[in-house]
Amino acid sequence: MFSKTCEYAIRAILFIAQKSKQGVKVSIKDVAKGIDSPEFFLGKILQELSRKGIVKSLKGPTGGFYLDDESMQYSLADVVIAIDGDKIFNGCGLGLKQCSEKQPCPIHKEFKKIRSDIFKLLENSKLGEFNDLLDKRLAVLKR
Amino acid sequence: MFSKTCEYAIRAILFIAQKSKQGVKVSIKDVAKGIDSPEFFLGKILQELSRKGIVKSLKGPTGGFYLDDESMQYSLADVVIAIDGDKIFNGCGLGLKQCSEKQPCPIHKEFKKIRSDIFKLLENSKLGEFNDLLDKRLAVLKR
DNA sequence: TTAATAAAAGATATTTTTATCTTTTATTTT
DNA sequence: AAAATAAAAGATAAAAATATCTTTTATTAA
Ligand code: FES
Ligand code: FES
Repeated sequence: MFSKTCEYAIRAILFIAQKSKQGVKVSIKDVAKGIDSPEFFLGKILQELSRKGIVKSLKGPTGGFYLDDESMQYSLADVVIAIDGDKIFNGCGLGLKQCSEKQPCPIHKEFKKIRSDIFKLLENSKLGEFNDLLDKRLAVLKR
Repeated sequence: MFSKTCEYAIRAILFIAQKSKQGVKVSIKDVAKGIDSPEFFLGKILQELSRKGIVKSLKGPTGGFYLDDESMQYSLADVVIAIDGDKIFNGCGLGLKQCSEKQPCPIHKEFKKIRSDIFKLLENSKLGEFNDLLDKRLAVLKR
């Protein structure tokens, strides 16, 4: 579904969101441990998300990654688009160069519905809204 | 969503299904042209589908690939599983080692629904059922 | 103002996916 | 039987994704 990069990105940002709510910034190393991802690779991913303004960062001691109230309002769809692009939301399920109503692939109609469901799910999931779930350990970011 | 390999596989098998219904076997080259895929790469894919019994093949002049009535009953889900495995149907959307009800990832509930919708769509699509659509050019396999 | 910390940036390496080319085997037609 | 055809099999190559390591820059604390 998503690239590995994107999976790490989502888990990382939810981890950072949770910590930010508690008012603490986290280092790459902390996040990597928190979501069980390769540290240096994650560094690159967070760098990219930072460039795109989805996550905030500060260098130096007491520095790290965090989300401000504004960033908290981004959705998972924003993260996915930042990393994997919008292919999953607009692309043809059978790999035709572009999805088209006029010349649809055989599964166009059904696939369109699914794409749209995925988009809705992600678009309606704001980064901040999983904090409680995670705090209560009703959901996890690693295992 | 699917790997490129899998996209080619699905388009190829629907192409072969259509031709088979008309009673003709098709060569790799014909299929490659029919779905606009790299010929040699497609060869490998059909080889694999043939090994797994989803498509039939015969060597030599008048040979080629075809689907018999039995193969026509396979579903798109069978093709996807043969090529990409069942990760898309069972795997965790955020890349946790395995999906779990007990220790779900934050989007588990919604993602499970989507996975299931995808499975239903593919499982309910038998290879033979697109022939008419393709004959009438209400759907295409290349563009 | 120096040392320590942590992200940013850049370079390199590994693995997987995608693609291509060559040789062999099976089958058919002449 | 020989020539032609087409898939199977095997080898190799190119590109993309994933992962790691090193150097630089910004910031803080001592
Ligand atoms: S054309 Fe394939 S999904 Fe729209
Ligand atoms: S645990 Fe992630 S989808 Fe089930």
